[in-house]
Amino acid sequence: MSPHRASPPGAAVLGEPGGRPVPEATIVRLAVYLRALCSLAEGGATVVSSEELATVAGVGSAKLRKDLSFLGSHGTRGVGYDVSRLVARLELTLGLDRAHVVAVVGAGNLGRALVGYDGFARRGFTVGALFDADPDTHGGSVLGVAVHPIGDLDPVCRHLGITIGVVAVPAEGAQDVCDRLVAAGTTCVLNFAPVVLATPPGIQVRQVDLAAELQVLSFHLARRAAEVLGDGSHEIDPAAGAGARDPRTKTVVSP
Amino acid sequence: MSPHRASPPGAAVLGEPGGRPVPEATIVRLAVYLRALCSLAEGGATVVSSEELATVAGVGSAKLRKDLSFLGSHGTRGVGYDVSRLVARLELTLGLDRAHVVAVVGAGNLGRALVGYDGFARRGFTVGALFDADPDTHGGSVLGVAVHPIGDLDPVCRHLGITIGVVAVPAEGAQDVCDRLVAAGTTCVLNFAPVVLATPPGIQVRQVDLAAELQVLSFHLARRAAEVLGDGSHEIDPAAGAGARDPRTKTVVSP
DNA sequence: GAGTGTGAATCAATTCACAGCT
DNA sequence: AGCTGTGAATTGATTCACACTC
Repeated sequence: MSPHRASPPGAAVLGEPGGRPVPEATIVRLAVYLRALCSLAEGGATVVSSEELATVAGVGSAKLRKDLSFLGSHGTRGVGYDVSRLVARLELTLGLDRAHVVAVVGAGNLGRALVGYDGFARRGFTVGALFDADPDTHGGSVLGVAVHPIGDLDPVCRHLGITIGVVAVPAEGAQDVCDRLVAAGTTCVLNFAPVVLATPPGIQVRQVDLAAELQVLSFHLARRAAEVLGDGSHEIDPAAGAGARDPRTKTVVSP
Repeated sequence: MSPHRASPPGAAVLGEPGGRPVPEATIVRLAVYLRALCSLAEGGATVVSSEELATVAGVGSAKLRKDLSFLGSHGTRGVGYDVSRLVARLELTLGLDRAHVVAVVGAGNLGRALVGYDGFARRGFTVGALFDADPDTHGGSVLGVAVHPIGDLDPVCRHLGITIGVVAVPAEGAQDVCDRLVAAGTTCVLNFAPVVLATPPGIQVRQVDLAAELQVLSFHLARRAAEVLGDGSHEIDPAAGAGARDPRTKTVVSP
C-alpha cells in the first residue's frame, strides 16, 4: 500500500543536547543509566563514580563516561557524579520532563498487557486511548482506558494530543495502523507486529520483535550444539575449535 | 590489568555455520529475512533477488547479500535465491529445525500475553510451563499451560527439557529468577524485566526493555522540539561554531 | 544481461590511555 | 590520590564497486 520509504536505520542527526550528535546506541543506554541511577538513589547514594554506575548498568566505565560526555555531563573530577543532578540531566535529555500520552492500537493480549504495564507510568508515559478492530470491544475499557474503533484513530489521537503510537495488532493490519497513526500526526511508533513498517522520512519507528528475539537465542543454542557435536549440521569446517572460548555474553569485568 | 594477549592463541575464532563468525547484528536480521521470505513464499514467489528480498526486509541489498554470505549462501548468479531452499537454510542456521520448549516465569499480564502470542508457536517455540510467585495461581493454567510455583522451577524445567527461559516478573525478582533458570540448566534467557541481569559466562541474555524503547522515542521527540524552538532546553557549550542545524550529514537515505 | 559473492573502502562504535581537575 | 573527560587507536559493521557466474 504505502510507497513510503522505510525509515532510515541509524540517521543520527546533529545539533544535539550536549552540542554533538548522540549515537543511536548511546541513546538506548541513557535510559539504562537512568534506571540504574534511580535504583542507586533508592539505596541512598548521593554520588556515584563511573565505575559503580557502570557496574549496575552492565557496561564498561569508559563507555559510560563517553556516553555521558555527549550530554556535556556534570561530573566532578576526583569525586564522581551527583546522582540527583545526573538523573535530572538524563530525564531532560530523554524528554521525560514532560508527560507523554501514548495510544495503544490492538486490544488483544499484548495490547492489554501494555496498558497495565507500570513501567510506562513510572516514567511519565500514560496510555490515553486503546483502539481495536473488533466491534465487540468498542465502548468498553481496559483498566480505565477506553477502547475506540480504529476508524476513530485520527480524531481521538488529535484530541488527546497523542505523540507516540504503539502498534500491537497482527502483522496483516500493522502497516495500515501505522499509516493511520502517521496521518493523525504521530511521529513516533513502537511496533510489536512482525513486519517492517514503511514510513515517510522523519517518523521514528522502534521495532520490538519477540519471535526474532527467541530466534537469536535459538541460533546460539544451535551454534553451541554444533560446536559440541563437532558440527554435524554443516559442511565447511576447517578448524575444529576447542570450545572453551566464549565470544558472546556481556561478561563482567575479567579479573 | 594487562590481559593483552590473554586469549589462548590456539583457539582461533570459532567456526560458524557458513565457516565464518557471524556478526551479532547479522543474526538479528536473519530472523527478519526469514519472515520476509515466508511472506514472499505465500505470495507464490519461488525465486527472489537480493533486491526484492531486501526491500521487503527493509534493508539495503548489499547488506542482505553480505549477511547471507555468512551462511555460505546458495544463490544463483544472474537469477537470485531459491525461496524454499533459502528458507530451509535460514531455519537450519537459526536452529529452528528442532522444536524449542520455553518456560515463562511470571504469570502477570505480560507473561500471560506471551503464552498466547502465536508468533512463538509459528516458529516452533512452545511454552511448556508457566511459573509464578503468587500461590493463588499455582495449579491453575493459562491457555492449557500449567502454572507452577517458582520453587519448582528446577525440576519442572529439567523434566520438560526447557532450553529457553523468559523472565516476565517485576524488576525485584528478576535476578533471582534468572539465577534459578541458570541453575536449572537453561542457557538462554529472554528478559523483560527492567534490570541488567548478571549471568555466568556462556549464558545468552536478550533484553527487551519496553520503557526504554519509549524513552528512545521520547528522546527523538525532545530533540525535534528543541530544534524547532531553537533549542531552549540546554545551556552548555555556547561555542557552537558551525551553523546550528546542518541538514546534510549522511542523514536521509535517498530514494 | 542480470544478479550474486566478496575484497577493499568507508563509517560508526568501542576501548585505551592519559591529561587535567578537585 | 582519585576520577572525570576526551583525543587517539582499535575494533566492528556497513557500503561500494566489480569480478565472476549463469
